[in-house]
Amino acid sequence: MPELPEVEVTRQSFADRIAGARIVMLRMGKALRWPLGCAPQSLAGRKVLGVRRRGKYLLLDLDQGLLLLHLGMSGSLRFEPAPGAAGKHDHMDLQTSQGTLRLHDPRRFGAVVFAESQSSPEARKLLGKLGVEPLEDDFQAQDFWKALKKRKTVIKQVLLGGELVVGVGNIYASEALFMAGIRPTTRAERISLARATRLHAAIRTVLARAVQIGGSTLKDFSNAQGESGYFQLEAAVYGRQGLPCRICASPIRAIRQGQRSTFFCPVCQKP
DNA sequence: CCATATACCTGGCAGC
DNA sequence: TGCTGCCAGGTATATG
Repeated sequence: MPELPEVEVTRQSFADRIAGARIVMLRMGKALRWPLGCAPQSLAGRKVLGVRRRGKYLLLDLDQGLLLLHLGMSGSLRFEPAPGAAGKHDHMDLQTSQGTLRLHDPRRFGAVVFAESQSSPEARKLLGKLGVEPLEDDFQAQDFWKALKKRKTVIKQVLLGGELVVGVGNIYASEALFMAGIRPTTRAERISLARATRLHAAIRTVLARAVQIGGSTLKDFSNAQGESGYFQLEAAVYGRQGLPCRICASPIRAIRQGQRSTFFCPVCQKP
């Protein structure tokens, strides 16, 4: 479900409320993508220090170790003082002294993994190859361009790969490329410094705006308080196949890249 | 090493 | 109504 904005909005919606809480118990339901990596009851009594985000992962820092959470394609979190009975797709309840963090994930591509530290093998396996954070200062246009020059793959795939820059998923990849005027099928190595600079800015703008209005591009997204910002941000191209481009009115095209849908304007976006 | 395909899993929807 | 096939926000892993 979630790309960087949705994960970040989720984080912001419960980080302050869970910080300082003591874990009462952890209940795991049906298997998620990976096993937890420790006995759930072993976490009882530990303290939640805070919640950080790395790419699309949420990191719950504990006084000893940390929990890595990923929402996969269909996951969402809720944090409530007194949640009702767990439903069919509620696969984790982290009950704490300040409320229960519940993972709802129908497709179960999500994950909850315990790691002793951020540099432990379990953590490095998941976080080790992640690229730079797009909204941080160390995401620089010049570096981005240099890295693009080393990639022969088409630019859309490079963005989705997350080894160069994290957080851009299937929707925001199409949106950012539209904003930058770059055809998704363009090979990364052929993108000029000027265009890479535009793409760099587009990625930041698209993601930052989505965070600002509450991660609302997605149809069924809601934050950990259950608030949704339904479609406040309208997609320029994603899901708009055949509809007129908002800039030039040409029909938006849909293609498949790496088994995923890509949308673009054939006129506004140059190869 | 690089680029691409596959696998994981469930639900919603279009079409018949 | 019920069935079938396709599609969906991600990404580690296998394969060429």
